[in-house]
Amino acid sequence: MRSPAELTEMFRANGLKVTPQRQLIFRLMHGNEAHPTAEGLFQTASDVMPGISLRTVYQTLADLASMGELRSLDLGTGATRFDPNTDDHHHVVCERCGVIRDVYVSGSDALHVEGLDGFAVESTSILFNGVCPRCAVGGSRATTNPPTNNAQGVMS
Amino acid sequence: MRSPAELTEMFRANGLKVTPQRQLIFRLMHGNEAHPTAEGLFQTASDVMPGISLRTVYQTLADLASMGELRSLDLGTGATRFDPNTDDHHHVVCERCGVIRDVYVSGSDALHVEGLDGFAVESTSILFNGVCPRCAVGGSRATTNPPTNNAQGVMS
DNA sequence: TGCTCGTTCGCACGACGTGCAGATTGGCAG
DNA sequence: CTGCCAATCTGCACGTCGTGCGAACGAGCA
Ligand SMILES: [Mn+2]
Ligand SMILES: [Mn+2]
Ligand SMILES: [Zn+2]
Ligand SMILES: [Zn+2]
Repeated sequence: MRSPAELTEMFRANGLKVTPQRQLIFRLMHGNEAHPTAEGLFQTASDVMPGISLRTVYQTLADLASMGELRSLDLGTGATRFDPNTDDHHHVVCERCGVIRDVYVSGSDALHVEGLDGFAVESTSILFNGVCPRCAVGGSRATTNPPTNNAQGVMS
Repeated sequence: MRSPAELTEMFRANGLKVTPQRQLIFRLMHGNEAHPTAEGLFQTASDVMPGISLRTVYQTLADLASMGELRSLDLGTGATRFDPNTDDHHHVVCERCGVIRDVYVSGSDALHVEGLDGFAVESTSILFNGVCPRCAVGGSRATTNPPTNNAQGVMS
């Protein structure tokens, strides 16, 4: 995703308005590696701009996604995740705390695939599931780590 | 997933009741390669057993899944899919009509992965997205194939 | 300073599942 | 064969996630 400044230019150049709500979301998503949900981003945005609508957050994220500025991901964690990282990459999800990390896979085209018959494959997504380092400490057994569920962190 | 007869034995052996509803679902899912949704299966089941509850279909599918008799899949198509094929395999989804096919991938462990840092990976799922042979005919452009949406076929 | 149409907001609604509790019934003891 | 009782089924309410809609608002320009 481009910088807030670049997005501002681009929006105005395309006859789109640059509202405070949009600017805020530009800032909150830029460089954000937390893969937040719309709801999570809304919480964070509300701290800075009380009164902002969840509907607007959904709307703006959808706009940015359709512009190719960010990718919306379904990682099977319930809600859609938004990712400003548009490079070709995949993800690993911690099944304990839900934290998501970027994973770069190379040579994926060299694997033996059977059953794609006549399908014209347009995209391939690889999803890793496991336990993150922080959740693995102490060899926790029954007492799973506090599912902090705040996997929407938003930089500074 | 085991055969209806085997499941019947197994259920009774475990003190679980073998009801007509369960038997029907055993039959409808056995060998079913359509990866149906609960709703889809419910439609089919209703033809044979009018009055069966959607709640019961959900319940029974969840039971079978927790027994390891079938896998529940989130393929990003909206509703959860149920798969009696418990072999290690992956899927390809047609983005036009929604049809799902099994895909067997080998050598997936030989690919270069970066970013898994301390994660203890427990499972990996690969999802292919593309256009199926049937939807590709005629080089259809704007007029996408009728999204028949009936991707819950149920054998005979 | 005003106008105007793109945006924002709030709320209703739709899809997908799950929790609950009363009505049923499978499977076994008698 | 009959009765019992826990397991099951069913209908409905509720919860989450996201979208449609229309009235109110305001960014950007003359
Ligand atoms: Mn990412
Ligand atoms: Mn399958
Ligand atoms: Zn974790
Ligand atoms: Zn197709």
